Amino acid sequence: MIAEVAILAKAKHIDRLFDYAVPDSLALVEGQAVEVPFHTRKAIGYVIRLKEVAAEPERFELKLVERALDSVETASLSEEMLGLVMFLRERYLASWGASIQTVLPPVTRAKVRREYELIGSGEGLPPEVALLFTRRKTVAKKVLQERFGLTDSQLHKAVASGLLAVRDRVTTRRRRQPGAKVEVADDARVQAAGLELTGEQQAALALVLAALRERRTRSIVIHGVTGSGKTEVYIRAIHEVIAMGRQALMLVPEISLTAQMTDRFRRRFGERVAVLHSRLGEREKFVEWQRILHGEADVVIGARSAVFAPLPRLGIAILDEEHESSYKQDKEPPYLAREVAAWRADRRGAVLVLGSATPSLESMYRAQVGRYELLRLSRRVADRPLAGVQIVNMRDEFRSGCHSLFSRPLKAALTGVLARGEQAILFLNRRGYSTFLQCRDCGSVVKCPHCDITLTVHKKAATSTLRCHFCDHSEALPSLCPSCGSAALRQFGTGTQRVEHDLLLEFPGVRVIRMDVDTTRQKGAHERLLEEFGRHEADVLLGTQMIAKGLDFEKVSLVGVIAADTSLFLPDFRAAERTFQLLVQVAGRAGRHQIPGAMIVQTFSPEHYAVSLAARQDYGAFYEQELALRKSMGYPPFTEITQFVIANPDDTEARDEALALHAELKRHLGTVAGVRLMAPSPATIGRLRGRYRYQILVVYRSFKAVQEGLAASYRARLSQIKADTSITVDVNAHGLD
DNA sequence: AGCACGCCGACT
DNA sequence: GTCGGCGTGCTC
Repeated sequence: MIAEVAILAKAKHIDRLFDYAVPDSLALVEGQAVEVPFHTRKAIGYVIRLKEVAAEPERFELKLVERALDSVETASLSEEMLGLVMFLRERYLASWGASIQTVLPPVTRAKVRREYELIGSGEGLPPEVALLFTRRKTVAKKVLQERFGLTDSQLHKAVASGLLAVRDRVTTRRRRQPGAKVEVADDARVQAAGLELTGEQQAALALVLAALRERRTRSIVIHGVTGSGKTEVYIRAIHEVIAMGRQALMLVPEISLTAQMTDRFRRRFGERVAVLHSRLGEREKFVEWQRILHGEADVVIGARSAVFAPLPRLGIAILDEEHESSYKQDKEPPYLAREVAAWRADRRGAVLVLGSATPSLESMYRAQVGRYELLRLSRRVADRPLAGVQIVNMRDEFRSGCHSLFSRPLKAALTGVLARGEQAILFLNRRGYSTFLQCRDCGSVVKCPHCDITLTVHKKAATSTLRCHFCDHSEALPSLCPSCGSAALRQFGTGTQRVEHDLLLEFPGVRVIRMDVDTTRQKGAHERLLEEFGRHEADVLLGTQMIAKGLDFEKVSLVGVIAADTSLFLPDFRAAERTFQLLVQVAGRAGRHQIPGAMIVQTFSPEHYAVSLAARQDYGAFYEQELALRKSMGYPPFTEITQFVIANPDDTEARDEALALHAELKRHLGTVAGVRLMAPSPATIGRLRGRYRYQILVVYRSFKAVQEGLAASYRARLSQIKADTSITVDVNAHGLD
């Protein structure tokens, strides 16, 4: 028997399978994790296929699979996981390594650790190293390198001269006993609490339940305005799923949502809930994953990556706020959680629920043409009105001599909120103090030395720094223009730090919590800030898009958008859709309880349909107008776009590789009907972290028709490129970069 | 990633 | 001559 094994080496270009002979004593199954000798070392691999005959028996002398790792040591790939690995490879052109690492996250896997053993007396080694070996039989490579400063070549020589021997050891994380019990909620009691469903909620629930009982895959879009009680519908449906002996997957877009949503689920489902998201520590992730793997959870709630949670009895997969861009992974493989969830639901005969106040154009279009079913929740719970929205034209404000960041209407509204002891949310989708620094003599703008990006001014206490939001670069704020030496440097563009600063000036004594990447970098900071705001320890919650959705605070009666145009004119066909969605979501944060809500939108583009229709919360009109535009331009959902990005520190080499890939794509796709292959062009950010970037776009109607051509071209070029060149591919690209 | 191989400059 | 620097290529 021969096993085709995928090796999880860190080198990306090892994207092929290796044949190994299977000793008769080993009973292997496909998906099994195995320990194999690989070149001069030991490696962990996964059996992808078992077969009778090796591919090229005359070319290679097959090595033997050393041993099979058992399930206590490391997770193997179940049949479904193996299917997911194949899906990621075919749909997103992912490598074996990236696919397996995505389906089986690092904490779940065994790793190979290199250790050294002393052979002779220790003579010839640095004395402190020799001393260490008198106390320990083996020492990890990491220790020898980091603590004793030994280099790769020194270690290698020590092995070659017989001083040391290499011992590669498989290390695994062991499962401790399950932790303390969570209090189990009494769901009947929750429903005594008088949580009556609205008529619309009941109708939605009835349809989902009917679909569940059919036990065949159905996809349902729930278009529910903010505050219409979608979550309660999800919870009731999940109860039914559990009663049927099946399992539920509940995805939410971001961590800020997870805490509130998690609490609610824990209260209703108790210890049968597992939580997965990227902010968990290694240990926590491992514990949750093991609980799921051992069938100790019926409900998994989490962010994007939770879509791979091993749930063999999946009955329902729910994506809340399904339009959110965080459902698209931004690194390899760039999967869309919605597509992965659909694949899994299809395989298990499960129900797929896509909920949103602003469904993506793709999903709504599918509902319109009958591929999905559509449910509407058009009214808020208890018939609370949606926030009344007022648009403020900032051009008029400027003309009337008001140069404040806060327009007169916003100032008046904030004053009222503070006077009444209520709370406000202020939204600006840009962090930092000022977004760029320009010289008024020569007109130049200070840019990052490594990227084609303007540097953002950040303030910390009294000092200002310039920072690049794309790489780690930061420098002191110059007092003279770096290109002409003039002193006429001026800061332009407003970020959240500046809003905070001006807010304190204009509203003395106001208590502000600022939430953006800069204030939430620490673990737990997110939750802490939201809890503080929830306890009314601040009057204003000011933040970037991380505060736009899902938050629910009783005393929030005002939502202010400082600048509605920040995302409107980005060079991306989805800019209008993103802006509309963001504004509607932000509006939904106000007036969710007893106090009615108001929203004030400051903008320089009051006439833009994304702004004006968001103010009216008219999804239908926006959908129609945007869809017509997309159709006329041949954009999604009428087509799909795949983007290749080619990067190299040298501009010419990057361009040459882009041309080579383009030629390859033309060769494979040139004769396929319904495909538009665009010529290479500089990417939106033409240089990033010191690397020049070119893009190639492929626009097509049917992925099936182009899959082979895309995969063949991409993989052919990947195997040819030099070490400092990279090609990345984004199938069904969501934003173009 | 790791390691071998090979090509070129510096030093015995 | 030979030691060693690290660019290049291979791993069933």
